[in-house]
Amino acid sequence: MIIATWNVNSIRSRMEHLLEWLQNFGPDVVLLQELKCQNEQFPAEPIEDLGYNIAVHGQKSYNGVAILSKTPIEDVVRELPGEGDDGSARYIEAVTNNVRVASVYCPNGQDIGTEKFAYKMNFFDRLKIHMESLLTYEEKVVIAGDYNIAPTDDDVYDKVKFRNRLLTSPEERGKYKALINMGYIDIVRAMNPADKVDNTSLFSWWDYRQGSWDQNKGLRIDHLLLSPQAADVADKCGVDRDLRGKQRPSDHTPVWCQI
DNA sequence: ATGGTAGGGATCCTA
Repeated sequence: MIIATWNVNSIRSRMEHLLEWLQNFGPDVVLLQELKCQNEQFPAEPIEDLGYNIAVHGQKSYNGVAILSKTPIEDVVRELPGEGDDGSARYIEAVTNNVRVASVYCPNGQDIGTEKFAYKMNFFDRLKIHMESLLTYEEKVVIAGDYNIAPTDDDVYDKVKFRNRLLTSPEERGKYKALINMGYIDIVRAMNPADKVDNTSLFSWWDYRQGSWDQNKGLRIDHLLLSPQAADVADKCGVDRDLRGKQRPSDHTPVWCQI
């Protein structure tokens, strides 16, 4: 089965691209972020017509995450347990086809040192606690989404420019590394060692501004983190750059793996 | 240091 993650930057603005991609690529599970709509505004019908079940955690204007799956979606969880709901729809988890999957939209953080940056750090602490608990079940788990962190200098187009900036600071990278050190596998990087691939081919996000896409000035900030049990049976992965080159694209492109 | 582009939805906020 193929599990893909994609930050669509507004589901309603991206329907044409999404439907075309579902039809042509046909991933079994799709983890979406930045829906920017409420549950009742989610355009479910055309997606269901392509054979997908849907679980949505929407929010007006901001955030919003969803799970699409060709197999039934069970045991849906719509927030990170423990801390209570702060109103941000950034997490949805469920079991489908014997795999526990989650779509996560980690906070951007605005600027280092701001209140929003502190919120981002706290979100990662909460995420870590939850992901740690999931490991104890020894299941196939795939937690994927927009982590808003470029894990290393290999994941940015200019490591000098991005020294200690938002998305690349040591504090942010430490939070990401903590997830990896617990035992989760960044499957795209694991299958594409930095010294053996063209790292720019793994970028998942390009700023809308200053012609970033045309100059391939991108970052790798969308990740699929797999439990050992999932990574053991993973055999393929990829980045669908094509969608970033379309008319009126999302600023992110889909990333996927096959298990 | 600033501002550049996009989306939502309200005349600004978030990214």
